[in-house]
Amino acid sequence: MTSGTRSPQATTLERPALEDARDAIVDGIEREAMMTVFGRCTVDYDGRASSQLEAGDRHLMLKPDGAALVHTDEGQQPVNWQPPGCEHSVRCEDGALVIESVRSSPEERLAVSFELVLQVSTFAGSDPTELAVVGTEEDLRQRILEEPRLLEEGFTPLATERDTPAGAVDIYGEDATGRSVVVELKRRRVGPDAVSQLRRYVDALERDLHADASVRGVLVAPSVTDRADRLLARHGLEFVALEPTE
Amino acid sequence: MTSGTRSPQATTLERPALEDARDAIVDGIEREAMMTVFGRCTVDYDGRASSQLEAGDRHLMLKPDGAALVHTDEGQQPVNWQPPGCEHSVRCEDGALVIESVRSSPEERLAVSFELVLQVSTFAGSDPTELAVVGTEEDLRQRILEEPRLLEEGFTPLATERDTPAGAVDIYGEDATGRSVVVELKRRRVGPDAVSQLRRYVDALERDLHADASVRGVLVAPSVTDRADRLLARHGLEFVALEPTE
DNA sequence: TCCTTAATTTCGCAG
DNA sequence: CTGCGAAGTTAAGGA
Repeated sequence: MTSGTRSPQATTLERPALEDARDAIVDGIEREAMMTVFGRCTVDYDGRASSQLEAGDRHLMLKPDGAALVHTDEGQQPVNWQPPGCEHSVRCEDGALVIESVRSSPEERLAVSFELVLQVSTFAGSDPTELAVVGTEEDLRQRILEEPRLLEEGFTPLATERDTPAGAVDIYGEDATGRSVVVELKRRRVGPDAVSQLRRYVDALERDLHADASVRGVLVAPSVTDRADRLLARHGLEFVALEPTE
Repeated sequence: MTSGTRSPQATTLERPALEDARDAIVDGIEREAMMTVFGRCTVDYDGRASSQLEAGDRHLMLKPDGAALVHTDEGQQPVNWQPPGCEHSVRCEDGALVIESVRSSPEERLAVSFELVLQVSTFAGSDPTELAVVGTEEDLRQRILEEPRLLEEGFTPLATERDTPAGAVDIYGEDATGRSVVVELKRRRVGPDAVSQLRRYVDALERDLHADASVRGVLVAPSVTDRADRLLARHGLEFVALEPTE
């Protein structure tokens, strides 16, 4: 985290006066610490959309990269937030501690106004590691590239991310008879949207090759919904069941 | 929040022994409090995918609804998480404080193992309010339903969420000449995916009406990308520029 | 429960 | 910077 190799630190203020809370947060912003504030607050957001929250008890997290998160005790998602790249600022105003996170492009403003602060914490530490995830669409692609007959006997991959006027195709190749094949990969069960996407690529490629030879479209995923299955059939597209790993 | 109308509370342990941290968390889970733990930890996830994080300083939030969030000092998104509906559990093991959040359907497990705990906090309060957001696709729909000529002079909405074999159409109606119109709404600038979606609905509806009369497809959004614009033209679809509010 | 789509989606990558 | 599509997407609404 921000402090590099320094040993991790945490400081806490319990039930601080609003001015003391303000000073601690000003200091934390200066030191590029991660901070949390818990207390009774209202929240106003205005930007890509706009929203308002009346007084309630919530948990605010401020990150040194400019992100801000307002959490209640329910839900995985914050009830309000601001992405990284914002400027945090603090002030006391009309008996409230007002914390604002603002950015431009797009112009957005999040204001959390605390009438009561129960806790202010600052955290500093280091996180040198990277997250490694297994089971992604990329794993599925690697699986097919290493063993093309998982798609079908005689399939030969020719390119990945092949560009078409409709976007990049996951895998482009040829079947045993030399016919062009567009492969769309999904790491999990797919619905109609994935079929539309594949159809768009097949259409674009046929037009691109301006050939009479039609292009095969193959959707690779663990499974499909009924409606997606019917759409596949309607558009003459194919499906191969395959998981990203195993 | 959980404690209903009780006045909000926050308690803090600084640099607790792992056993004291464990006892505080067990108590917090029992009391259905929201809790946070900051310290040096490893994180393991296994479920829809799987991931691992080596030792680093991170902030864990446990919610009484079963959600768990692991944050570093960067990014709006947690580096690891678990959705609501999990069971949290705590134990000390091999000199570490191990906090597990587990759910079934799908079978998923998140384990955060702290070798050092700098702070444990518990929060209780109430959040009686609901978030009201303005500027959504629903707002755009209302705008057109209340003033159909924003789409075009003579347009008459006949149904919203009209079902087709390809899914539900945002707005279905007729133009001044009585021709069927499918309207797809987007609250912001759209790319090729929205065009595919609209085309899918138009195709499905033409087939549904099994009529020779072709169906018009109109995409309503603040703007379109170049590629989306070309796709619209290629498929004989139309575009109307409109914002969700104003 | 699954299906379908919106979202202040966020995130990452490429042009 | 915008465009484009993946994501352990999450969340909501309906069947």
